[in-house]
Amino acid sequence: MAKSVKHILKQELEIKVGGKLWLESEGERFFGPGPMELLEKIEETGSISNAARAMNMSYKKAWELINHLNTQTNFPVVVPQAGGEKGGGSTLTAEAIELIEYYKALRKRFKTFLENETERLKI
Amino acid sequence: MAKSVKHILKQELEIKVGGKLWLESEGERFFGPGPMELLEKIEETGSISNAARAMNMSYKKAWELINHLNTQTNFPVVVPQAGGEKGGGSTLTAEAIELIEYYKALRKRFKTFLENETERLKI
DNA sequence: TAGCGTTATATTTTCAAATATATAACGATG
DNA sequence: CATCGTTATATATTTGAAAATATAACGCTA
Repeated sequence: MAKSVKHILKQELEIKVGGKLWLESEGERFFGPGPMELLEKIEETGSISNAARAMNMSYKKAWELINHLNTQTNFPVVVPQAGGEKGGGSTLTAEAIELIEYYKALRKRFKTFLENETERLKI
Repeated sequence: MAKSVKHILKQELEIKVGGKLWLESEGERFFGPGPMELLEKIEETGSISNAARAMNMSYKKAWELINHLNTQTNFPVVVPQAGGEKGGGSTLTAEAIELIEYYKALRKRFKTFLENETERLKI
């Protein structure tokens, strides 16, 4: 029989099992909620700087996340253009879109896991 | 068919799905890897201060973790004694032991989840 | 070719989280 | 009843991550 903690935790508190997921390589995280949101915002706004602004992240950090991410993939997932119409911008490759889709699916499975575990707290 | 990212990520890099789990109440985390290790160390060493030292954590932080944890449970999971033999110490209640057992089981299920997801990366 | 907002990069500054330090009360023990 | 190493708490200090700032190069456009 599985261990239960129902009688230990205060039932009136709405206690949940929470968590966080990421992709890591040699122990270093390179993709998670932050980069995920960043990719989406780049797609929406057309540039790394706009995306960073939109999510209250410094440009430097955003650039580093993207740069790191690009080193983990066979081809860059974000293609930068310095200069040009409107000063330039960045676009997502098809691979970035696939990565987003993958992460959404992964997140959904994780959500189910967390919900199951939260349910189990009440048993 | 599920989204695959095998062709996107560099295969030579040993990429894994990593993660972290915790218990939260009203959005605030009160139990995770840190408190878990702390409880185990308190059991081993007999006091909060020894436990903190053993895991290179400041006493203040250790005390706060334990204090916060005690507010989420029907009964304190750690019982402190200031003064007495050897200056005092802290002992775990049966509930703390059960919480440790629960977390170990949860962690095991999560490990399986992560391993499955890591396997899926190669498909 | 001047202007624009971007990418790319280095340097400085800020700030929150953590540690470090200090102090009082505790209670068994010799 | 002095000693000991705790718990409990407040305050000061450190420090490391993040943001802020600065600057150059880029390339389209007017």
